[in-house]
Amino acid sequence: MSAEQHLSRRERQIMDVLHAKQSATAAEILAALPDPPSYSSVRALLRILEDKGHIKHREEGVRYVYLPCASHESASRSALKRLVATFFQGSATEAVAALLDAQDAKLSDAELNKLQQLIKQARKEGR
Amino acid sequence: MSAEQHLSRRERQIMDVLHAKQSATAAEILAALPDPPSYSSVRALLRILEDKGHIKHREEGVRYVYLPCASHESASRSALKRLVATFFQGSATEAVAALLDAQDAKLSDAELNKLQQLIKQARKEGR
DNA sequence: CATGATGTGCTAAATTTTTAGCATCAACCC
DNA sequence: GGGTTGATGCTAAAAATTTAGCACATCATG
Repeated sequence: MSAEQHLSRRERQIMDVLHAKQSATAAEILAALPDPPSYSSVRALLRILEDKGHIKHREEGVRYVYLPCASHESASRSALKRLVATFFQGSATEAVAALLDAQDAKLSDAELNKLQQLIKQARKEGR
Repeated sequence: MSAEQHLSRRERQIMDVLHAKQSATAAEILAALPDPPSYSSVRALLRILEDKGHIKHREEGVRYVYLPCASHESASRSALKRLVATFFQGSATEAVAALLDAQDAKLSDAELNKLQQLIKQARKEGR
């Protein structure tokens, strides 16, 4: 948790790419980085992140495919928690409200239905 | 937007504190930082952030009270957008779902009601 | 089988970030 | 008034991050 706070700028950028893509090769990561550095740099960073235990890799044919150590679920959960704490004083409700009226969100009817069902379910479970 | 990506580790930590507290003095920020450095360091960082245009200050009696330049609303909106893009492939619905079943969220009935109303409203506006 | 393309590993250097130290100013209190 | 307290401004040094270069391995291919 506090480990997240210790990531350097590039490290965080790379983690973001990996979270978004779930897994990626060094070349793919390079392509996705803002202000892309050299390929070598990316690989150095990947080694560091792996040393620190934030990511791991599997060999896929010749190359390495990198992926975060934390599950996508737990990573997104803790990112959400942090954001809600930072911007919404910990109120998930407020965060949902903000999501709903984000201009570019434009949820479809189907999605709104889905949300209503989710709320119904939350009600049941809450009891 | 891409400016957010360029913040260094400490800069980001300080911005997070300021977003959470809305405004704070150097001493308050120091107190809220993880692995707190010296007071001087915090002040140096604050000067840098101000130079870069991320924060501003007003004089309050003797001391400075710092606050983010961006409105709380726009900052939280763009943070949400980034998180949703990174972890939920851009689907706000998925993000809401994750928020709803976060263990520590435990929304009350009142809050769930509020959410249902928000959805109703979103429906109306969508038409 | 030589060679070019595409990987990785490692290391050292450049750059950026982070830090602390010191000078200065204003307010407050004795 | 003089001194203490608690701010800020600036600068230089320390530490961390970021970068690129080079050596080497593997695979495909002409």
